Amino acid sequence: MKLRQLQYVSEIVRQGMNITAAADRLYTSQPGISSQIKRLEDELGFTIFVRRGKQLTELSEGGRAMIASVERILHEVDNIHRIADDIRAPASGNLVIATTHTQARYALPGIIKEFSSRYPGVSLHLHQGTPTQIAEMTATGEADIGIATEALYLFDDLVLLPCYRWNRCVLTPKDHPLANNRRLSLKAIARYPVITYVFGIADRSVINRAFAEQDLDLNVVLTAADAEVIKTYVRTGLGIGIVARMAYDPAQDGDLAVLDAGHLFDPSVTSLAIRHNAWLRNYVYDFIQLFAPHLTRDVVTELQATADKSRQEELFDKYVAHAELR
Amino acid sequence: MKLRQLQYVSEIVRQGMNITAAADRLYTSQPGISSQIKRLEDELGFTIFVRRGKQLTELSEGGRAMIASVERILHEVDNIHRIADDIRAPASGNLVIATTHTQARYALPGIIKEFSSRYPGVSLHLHQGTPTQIAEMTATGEADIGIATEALYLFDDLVLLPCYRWNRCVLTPKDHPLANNRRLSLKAIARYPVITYVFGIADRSVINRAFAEQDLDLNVVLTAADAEVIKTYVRTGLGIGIVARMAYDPAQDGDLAVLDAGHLFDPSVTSLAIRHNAWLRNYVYDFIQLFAPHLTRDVVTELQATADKSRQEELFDKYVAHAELR
DNA sequence: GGACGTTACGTGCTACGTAAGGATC
DNA sequence: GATCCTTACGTAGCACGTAACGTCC
Repeated sequence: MKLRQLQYVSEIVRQGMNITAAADRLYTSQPGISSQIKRLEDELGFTIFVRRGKQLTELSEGGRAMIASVERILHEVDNIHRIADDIRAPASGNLVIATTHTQARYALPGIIKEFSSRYPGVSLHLHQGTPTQIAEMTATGEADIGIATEALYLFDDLVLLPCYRWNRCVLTPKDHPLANNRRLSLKAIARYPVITYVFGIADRSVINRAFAEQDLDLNVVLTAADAEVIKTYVRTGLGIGIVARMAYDPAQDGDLAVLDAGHLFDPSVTSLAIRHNAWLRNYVYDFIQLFAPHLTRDVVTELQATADKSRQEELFDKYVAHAELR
Repeated sequence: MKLRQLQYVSEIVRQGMNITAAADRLYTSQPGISSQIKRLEDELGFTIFVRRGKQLTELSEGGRAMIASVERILHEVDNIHRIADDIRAPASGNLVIATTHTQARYALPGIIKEFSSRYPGVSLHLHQGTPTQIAEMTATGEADIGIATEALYLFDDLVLLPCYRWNRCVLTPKDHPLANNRRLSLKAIARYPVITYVFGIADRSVINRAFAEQDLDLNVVLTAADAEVIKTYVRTGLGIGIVARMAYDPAQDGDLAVLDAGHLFDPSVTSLAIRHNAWLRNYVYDFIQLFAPHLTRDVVTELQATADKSRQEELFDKYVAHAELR
């Protein structure tokens, strides 16, 4: 058994049982892969792929049994390479961050600027997506870290770190009846059409829960995936916006009235996810601490080393208390 | 990077940084390993071992970082080989069971006889040890399964399966004042010197707890690791024995009086441990079900697939209810 | 001097690429 | 006929064994 062979198996599966595509992707020849698979099957004594004629159609029973092990092996090989890179060139490499528009637009710019000046040799890649996509990208190793307020708990092999707590504000046109309201109430909001986030983004359910608890009907006329879009429609007078407080930018949004809503809704927690068993390069620890100062290297290591999920949750709750409120 | 090279690294560490010993153990030449290590270090770009002169003294920082990944890779390679063996020859191979004297002597004989006749091609190996040693042997993969009533929870990557519940009996010489006691009480036991298990074996603490709860003093004159030794001293008249009920064998122990003590002590649960992420051969599932009929393949798979420790405990508790009382 | 690791070197295996052949849709 | 896998074959590289050579306790 060779690591190459396992890599071939993995890539063939990833390419939907297509050896040619796998060969292209791995910059090698198709017959090379073909013969290596055969060799591996001979060595193990069972066929990994089911063939219809010469075409591979699916994994055999044995193939299905072994594929999880294969993936774990390749993941660990990746870890070892990361360790090597880190020792060889601690200040250069890649950092792939999967995150939502909200984080990328409002929470990350300052951090990324600071990080880039500290690590000019590290190229940063921001992958945007829905929280579910973010969780998946992180779980598969496509991204080094994922940042979102939801859905990260969906994958068993992600470790969650609480970064900061945040709450919402209401945005209205300057001439709106609510614009000069001193202390906003849910009841007041309920009188007007509302524009806010779609479900699955930015912990939208917190908003609904608040209104439901007071038996108020929330009249949502439009939902969008990000605050910029929401603000645009608030400007057209379609309704008032409920967005994350950090999405209000005095410099650009001076034409809108902003009303704090921190007393109306439960704060949400934005978390950072890393893959369980992933070895993190030194600069990743630095990035994390820049983003959430209480997440020191020790804290991250502690959480990541905790196999017990319930203990992980305990620690998460403990460190939420240290998370800044924005 | 080659799997061979990783195997070399692992074996060198296991042999206390001795390349020669590793070469002997792996049936290869010492210079071969030496050069492969060098090659790997060149490829990764860092030294894995710290050398004093030519002697390897310890793992370098990078070596320490990578060794966990190396071990995980080798474990998964092992799993793949197991899968292959199972497909190639489903009814032959090895089954290593780490267990205590009590299990090996009283609980397992019937099971093993049945298993052996069902799988004549599988060679069974019983490794005896203390519960802690059993847990360790199972966690390192030295044993396929571990069976004990204690200590198995000590290792994070062991999954526990509840097998059966059991309780204790009191053994006395036939002419002992207690011999004809109809319904035994703790108070009655407390009047006589007692011989029972040492701590760390057979859930001894249950006995102490029962007496402590009634503010009774237990006069333990001798403790031993197994019931055979305890019975021997009971025969000499040194004291009365408290042993697992299953340790009383009417055929051999007819010279002793046996008094049930199930109403005096909490039942204990004997568990079976398997390694998390270990792929189990088919006959292992059969063995487990022979030993504990409620542990069907589905149940075992369910428990093993549960990464969440607290969920694992919930499931454990659920299946304890199905465990036979002996 | 004994234990241990490195260097040097020859050999046989094998991974991989190219080219051609065959199956399947 | 396009797509995809297998077979055939030559080559370059490398793992491994043997033997000889440092080096540290």
